[in-house]
Amino acid sequence: MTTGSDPRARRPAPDPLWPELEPEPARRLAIGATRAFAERGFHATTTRDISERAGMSTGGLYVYFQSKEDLLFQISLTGHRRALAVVSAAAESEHEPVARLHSVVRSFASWHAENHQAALVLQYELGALSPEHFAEVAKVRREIDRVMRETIRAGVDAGCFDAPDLAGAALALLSLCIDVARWFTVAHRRSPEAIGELYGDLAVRMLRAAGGPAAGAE
Amino acid sequence: MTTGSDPRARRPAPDPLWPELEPEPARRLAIGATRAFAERGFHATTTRDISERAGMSTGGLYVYFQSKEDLLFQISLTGHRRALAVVSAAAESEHEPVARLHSVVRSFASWHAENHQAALVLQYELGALSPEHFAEVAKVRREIDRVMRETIRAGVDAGCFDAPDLAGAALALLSLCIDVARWFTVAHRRSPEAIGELYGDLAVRMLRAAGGPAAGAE
DNA sequence: GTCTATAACCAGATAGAC
DNA sequence: GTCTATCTGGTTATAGAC
Repeated sequence: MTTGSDPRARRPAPDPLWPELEPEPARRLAIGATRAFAERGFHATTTRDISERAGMSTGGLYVYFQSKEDLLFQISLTGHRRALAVVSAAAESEHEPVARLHSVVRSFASWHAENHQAALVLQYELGALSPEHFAEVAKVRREIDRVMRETIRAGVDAGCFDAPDLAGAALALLSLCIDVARWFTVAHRRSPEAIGELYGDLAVRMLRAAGGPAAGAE
Repeated sequence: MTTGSDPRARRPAPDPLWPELEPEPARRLAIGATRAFAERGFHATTTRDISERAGMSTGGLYVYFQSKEDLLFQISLTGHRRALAVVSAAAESEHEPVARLHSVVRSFASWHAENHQAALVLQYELGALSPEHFAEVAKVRREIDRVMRETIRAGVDAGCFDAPDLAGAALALLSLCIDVARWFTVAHRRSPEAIGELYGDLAVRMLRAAGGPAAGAE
């Protein structure tokens, strides 16, 4: 559970991200760097390690990226935009508030499981970004927050959710999904989809109004 | 929220841990190292930085600790034992299952807010421990898991909780509390106690049986 | 574009004076 | 016990051959 999983035991994700990143050596570097950062952390990862995973020497890295930090920034920005696209699509795919919340939480949680290596880098290496790069990434993060808050607000307005502290509920739900990246490993017995369903159910239970239209409907 | 807080902006915790650690210079080193590890991460922290915070030179550190990793281990083990003591006391303080769950979640969440710097080190630097030291710490973590699972099981047996996936619910609740350490800063507008109350309420809502004795009682 | 070699620097840890 | 000085090894990044 939160315990048994030794972070040092993480294995490479089966499905690497960034199919669109060009040219091809830059993509290999981004994939290798994501895995290395996820396994060892940004500061403990050497440029040699990244280059070797991409099948080139240290010097080659600097043809495609300005620095190790720049490589982290490209990974972080691309990943955050992907995460935003996933929750936005989930929010727009459903109109009924309970179904919409379920969809948003399910998507965000399963995305963090499916892409746990990239997510680990996005969520836990923010402090390694330069102030300018952090500011860029923070813009995308605020958009994600906004989607979650508006999803909850729609349910409250419709009377199916009861959330005395709306911002607190949004914070808790985002936090719950984000932390999946910390404890999930490919060895985990639940599939990313199953985690999404579990978390979507828990989110609806957490917010449903006691006497409202959705009570007990789950 | 999960966004606005720049990890680089963390300030020292007002109430440092380990009042019992002896001798006094070792305690100063542990306090300084905890703050440094929380602010910059283990690998990005230098022994010079730690020593300066404790008001001594680099060489002095090695009088009290075998290595930088040993210092991390002492911090991690002590902190994990404290966290276990907190949840155990919370579980034993209440007998009624709903109140017990509320108490356990409230205590664990507010502990992670109150001691957010130490908690950040405990939860996110496990990968920097040696395999032997990690194994030692993992024992304590398994005990914390056990307390949470038994707390939920008591409510399910009594009929006031509805948890189709008991292990999943325990995982989610522990995860929720642990992630407080990631987003909480001393600048956060909610107090650690308020976060504990919010999370305790959310946990009860998440698990209460639809038609059971505790439904709508919150 | 990719390699090898190296520059310039900084880390953790130790030795020995006081 | 604490300090200063230093050793050894590893770091990011660059220069120049091919």
